[in-house]
Amino acid sequence: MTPHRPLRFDPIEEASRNWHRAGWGDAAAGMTLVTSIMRAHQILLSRVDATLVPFGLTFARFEVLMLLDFSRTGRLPLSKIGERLQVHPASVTNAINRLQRDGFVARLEHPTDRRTTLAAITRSGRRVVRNAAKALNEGAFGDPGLDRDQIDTVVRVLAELRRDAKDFEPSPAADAVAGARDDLAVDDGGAGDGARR
Amino acid sequence: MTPHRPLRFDPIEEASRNWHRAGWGDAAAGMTLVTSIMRAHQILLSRVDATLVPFGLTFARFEVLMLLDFSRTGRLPLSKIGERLQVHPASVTNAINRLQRDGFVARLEHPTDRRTTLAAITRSGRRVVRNAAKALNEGAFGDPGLDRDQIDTVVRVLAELRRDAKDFEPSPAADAVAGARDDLAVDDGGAGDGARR
DNA sequence: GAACTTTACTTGGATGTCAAAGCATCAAAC
DNA sequence: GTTTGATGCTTTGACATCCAAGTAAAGTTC
Repeated sequence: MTPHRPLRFDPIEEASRNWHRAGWGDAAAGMTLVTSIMRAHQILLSRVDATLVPFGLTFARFEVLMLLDFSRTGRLPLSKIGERLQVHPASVTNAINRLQRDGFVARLEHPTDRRTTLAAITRSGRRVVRNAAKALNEGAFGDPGLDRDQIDTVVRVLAELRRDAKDFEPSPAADAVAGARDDLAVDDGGAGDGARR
Repeated sequence: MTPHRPLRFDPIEEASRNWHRAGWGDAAAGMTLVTSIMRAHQILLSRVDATLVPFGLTFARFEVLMLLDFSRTGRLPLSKIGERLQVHPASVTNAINRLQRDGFVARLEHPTDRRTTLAAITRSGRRVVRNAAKALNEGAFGDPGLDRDQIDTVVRVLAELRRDAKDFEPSPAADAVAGARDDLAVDDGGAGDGARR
């Protein structure tokens, strides 16, 4: 993130005062929430990306590799990656292109569905993502600048925001089925470099 | 945002379980915080940008216009805009270029410092940003999908995150001086269209 | 006053986001 | 079996982010 000297006042608090002065008090809380999330995102993304530079990764690509590393077979259809990471298909294509360029992922054809492209993590992809994860765990993830209670509080409230946005079904029963079914989409291994058989 | 059907489970909770299984429990809370903020950012930005489409604005440009609209003289140096919005100088240049292209902002020379470019909001800039603000107040800001207590809680914790990132000085005394001094950088008006004199 | 340092901004490039459109393929309906 | 609808992915383009480098101008130091 751009090195910067602290401002003498909280710019978001100042914006909130301006919102009230403009007569928009009812929406001031929502405006403050939105701009706070925007700034928090920027701070955290900057820290994460800085940590990943030595591994030749960005957070977007790191997430894709983590998902593949955690999957049962080390490979997933691109559509499944987009669904799980909740990004646009074009973003998945972009990330996979770059990971393929760097040798961390290989594209495979689906054995029975010719619409589908499979992304398969390679040996060097596994190596780099595990090393990157360790670096993140020691840095941005291990010490995000808030204590455990604060983290749990924000995570709980944001889970409600995500539920409200229809990210996932609220049923705890649905949770119990989690992860046990999703990468069944990749159930018969094709020959591919780095694919675990 | 890309229309999407809810997943049957919370992908971030699933990621947290994976993190624990990998033996990285100590960092799981931080990882969950980071990915929750990332997703919340995406949800909120998508709502805000969708609201702004009819005004020909994005959130980045909207923020610049709001800052100018709230400033005392309707004009600010680009460096001040970057400082207050906490974005990179190149991002400010980009936003001002687009706002100038659309006639919402004019670039003015600084009367005494030739390094400095002033951005001055135009009449149509004021009109569009106020209409856009109303639309946001009725939509994304007025009903962000959380109740007031939840919003206040998240905002308070994220303020601490921003303070920890040196966004602003923690002193309440500094706050008292807020806003009364910053756009003093633009203290002698130059003739410019839309400039309030 | 000259030399050096800092500041302001722009440009070019890399990155990642999503919308829109298109093509190929598979699924469903008849 | 044919037609229609849905799905998967890619490509293109618009947008915004920041890094790095460069130029011009102001400030500081000697």
